[in-house]
Amino acid sequence: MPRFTAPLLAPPSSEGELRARAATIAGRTLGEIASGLGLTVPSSLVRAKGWVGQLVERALGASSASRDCPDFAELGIELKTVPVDGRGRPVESTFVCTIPLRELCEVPWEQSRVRRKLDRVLWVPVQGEHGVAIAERRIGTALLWRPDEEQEALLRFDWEELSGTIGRGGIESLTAHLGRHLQVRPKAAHSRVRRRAMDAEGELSQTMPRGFYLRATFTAEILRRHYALPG
DNA sequence: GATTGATCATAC
DNA sequence: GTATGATCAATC
Repeated sequence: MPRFTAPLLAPPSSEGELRARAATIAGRTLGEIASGLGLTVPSSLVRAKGWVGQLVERALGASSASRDCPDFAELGIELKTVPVDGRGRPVESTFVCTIPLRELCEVPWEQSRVRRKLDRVLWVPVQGEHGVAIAERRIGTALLWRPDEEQEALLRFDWEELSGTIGRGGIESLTAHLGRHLQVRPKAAHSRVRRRAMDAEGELSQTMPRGFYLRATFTAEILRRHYALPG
């Protein structure tokens, strides 16, 4: 029996419309949203790690499978769902973008993928506690954010240090321990995936694909300020 | 309990 | 295979 699947929602035509749509899903459960879209809720996220993000994309009318442009391309807004605990604090880091391992040294911060991705973000908190069934998890109030001067300076500092190391061929020396707010971690389907990179001797080498991630502490501060959550 | 390194699904 | 969406699970 074919299951009803709702047609794709057209992208919001304005920031106001996007805010309004976000307000309509706030407080609702993932099960309710999925049901409205004709989608089945997975019993676990082990084999559906991106499911929550994709559900909210559809619910808000994000342009799907957009390559190298924001989720809401016309509005220049990126969508990020963030799993939070009972106190509203993020329980996971947030993936920002993959790292172009060979061209990084030539790009200034202003033109970096990190800055472009984070220029304007609609954060959608979603209950992420493991004790709560996926379908019962509730969506929170969205926050349309742009880094303030201080936040941008913090991100820029980390980015310049990390990308500088990569530009000098030091990718293999980078671990997730580095970076106060922004960190570099593997980003691949599995550990055998390899990407061309430059090593410290200037020779072409093979390494694992990496991505930039925001530490949960940084995202927590964004949410804390906006929602006046306990520090 | 928090963090790091590894991993999973899907579209193209 | 590359790019999107992230969370898992071993380890600190």
